[in-house]
Amino acid sequence: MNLKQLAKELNLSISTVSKALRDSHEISIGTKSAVLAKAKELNYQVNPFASSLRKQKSNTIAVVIPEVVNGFFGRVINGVESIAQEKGYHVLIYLTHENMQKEVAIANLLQNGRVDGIMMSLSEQTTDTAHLEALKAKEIPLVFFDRIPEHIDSPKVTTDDVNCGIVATEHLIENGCKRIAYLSMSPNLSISYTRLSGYLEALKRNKIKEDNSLIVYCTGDEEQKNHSVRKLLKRKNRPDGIFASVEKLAITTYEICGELGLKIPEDIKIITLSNSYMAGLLNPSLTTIVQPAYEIGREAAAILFRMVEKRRHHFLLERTVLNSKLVARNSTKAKRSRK
Amino acid sequence: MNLKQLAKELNLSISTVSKALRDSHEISIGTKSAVLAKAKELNYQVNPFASSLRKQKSNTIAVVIPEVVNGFFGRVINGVESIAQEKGYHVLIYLTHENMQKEVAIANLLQNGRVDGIMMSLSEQTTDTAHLEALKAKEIPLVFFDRIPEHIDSPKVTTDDVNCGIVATEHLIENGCKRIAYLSMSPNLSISYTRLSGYLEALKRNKIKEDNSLIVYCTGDEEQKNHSVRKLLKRKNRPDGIFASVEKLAITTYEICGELGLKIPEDIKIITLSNSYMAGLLNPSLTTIVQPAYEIGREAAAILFRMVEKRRHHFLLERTVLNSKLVARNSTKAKRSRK
DNA sequence: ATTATCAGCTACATCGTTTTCGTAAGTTTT
DNA sequence: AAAACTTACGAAAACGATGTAGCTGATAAT
Repeated sequence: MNLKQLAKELNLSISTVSKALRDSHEISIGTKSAVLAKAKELNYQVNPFASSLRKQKSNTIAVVIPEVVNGFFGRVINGVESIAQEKGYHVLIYLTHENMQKEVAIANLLQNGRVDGIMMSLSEQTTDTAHLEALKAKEIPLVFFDRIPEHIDSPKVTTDDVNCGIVATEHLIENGCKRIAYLSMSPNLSISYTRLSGYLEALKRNKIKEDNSLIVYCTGDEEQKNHSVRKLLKRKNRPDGIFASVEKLAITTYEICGELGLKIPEDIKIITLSNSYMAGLLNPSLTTIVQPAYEIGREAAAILFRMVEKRRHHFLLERTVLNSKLVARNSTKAKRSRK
Repeated sequence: MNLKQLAKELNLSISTVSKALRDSHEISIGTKSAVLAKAKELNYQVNPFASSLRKQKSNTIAVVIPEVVNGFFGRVINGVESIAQEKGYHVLIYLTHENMQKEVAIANLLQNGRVDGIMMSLSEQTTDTAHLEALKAKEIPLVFFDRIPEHIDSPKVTTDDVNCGIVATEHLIENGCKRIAYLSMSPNLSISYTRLSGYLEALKRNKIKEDNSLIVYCTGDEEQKNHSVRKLLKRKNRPDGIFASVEKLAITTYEICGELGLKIPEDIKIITLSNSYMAGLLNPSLTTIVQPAYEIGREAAAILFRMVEKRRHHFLLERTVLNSKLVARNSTKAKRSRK
């Protein structure tokens, strides 16, 4: 069922039917309602490719993320999808699996106009950003969130990551930690170094000397992560507090502590960024800093749609920072100060 | 950059360039390599809408699921995406949020040829399936997974749900449970009633009388779930074992047990279907039946692509059942039998 | 030498919409 | 009553790629 057939049924021209369907002022009320009725009767739906081809508009956005089995990104997708559905947009998902090659391949794929805009959170491996510059050069609206490239002029939506680092570290300090380790993913990831700077700031404020051996980057596969954390926890001068910048590293730490017979929080306290609804049920319950994931998704999508619809790019410097929330639980509980 | 411009640059006709790019035998090797070189130089990419319009093929599939903040569906998406990426397909995501109205709206959206095929897992509320029949009537390849409509002739990929029910229930029985409750979502969901039938079968095999008051459907919002579970656990004749058909209900049970001061596994044992990598770290660690989520995604996608590419629908009766795996942990540990 | 065959290329119709530009009536202005 | 507008519609040209059918010159077959 297409316009041609619809037009024939109605004894009208294709253009008249097309205009009637999009409520043009050129068409009389009577004709419009006749067309609408017939279109409904015959279940006419516009062909999205013909329409997109003609209008040079896809009504689709892409969400490019490292992975999806993850409370944070899942919630972000929820946020994005909620706005997309409101606005009648479609959402394409691309996963980089933390692999820069894939990210580049995806970025190249998206240069051909398939989408009106892109939301992206960088892979762990991403160092070079030529593929992102290329997208910008093609004038494709682009919004980064969470893991952002600092030096690209595009809107960015993040959590208050520096503050996360400060709050997490001070929470550990308040609960008696003296030797606090910082665990994170690749150091070139924005979330890694911003949270690190918060961590360092908190140490400075509390007159604790920073110790580079307590800053551990766990890149690579699962086994390497385990190895790095195990090595840290087996040191004779082992830390008494761990600030894990991502949930997975906190879980690894829990597992290694179990393996080594270390008691949380007695021997070592742990705090992490996490969006899991199970954090409170862990053994012991896990103190977390919760990111406003859904809101990040909504906000980033909202900005993207503004760019798409206004066809203006003076959002370049827009930088949205949403606040996280500390949820204190047993994994950081001080020994004595039981109130 | 389009074919026309490319052709002009090369002093060739549009059709020649088009054919050269798709490696047609009609074009000489020399011309082909010249075209390829120029196309690369000018970074030519085919316009997906023009191509889709002409070929009546979108190279896109849709994944329609209830939610995405969920280990199971996240992993499914991983599986789907892995095959889609291999085959050069794009993946559109649609969330129903367990809402039938949304599911219907999405199904209607997808009738216009935007996608070459659809993978779907039903919403909790879905009772009527006219919207699904409509998709079938339009001859759009359709594969259901996990939460399937029993009476629609489309390929279906699921876990061995009946067996899950049997294994879960017998595991509880083996660990000493006498009064086992079954917690699930809406009764019209396939995963609810198949797992139920496994539960009932296990009871029968073990000569335990079934008790309808121990079968609890937790539909609706979070508060209602809490209420239903709380009511169950406050009964004087409270169950000593819980088989939760989905992870969320096990979490709710943990929370309510905490609230009521019930000890797991001493007072009550719990087993659930779950794909969380945190199950082992809960307090107590949670016995789970793990679904092969990634494989379900891959398998369902593989079937879908076969349908799309062969343009044949004699897969109608295809029914793939993948096996789950029991991971016994402390939440179901018997009192004495410590081996 | 004449026809058949073939490689290699081009012209053109097509996919289904959108939109610009006409145009024929009817309506208002002077 | 002629000129100037409106109103309501239609013809046709895009949008960009694909594929059929046709054309040309050259080689092979008779």
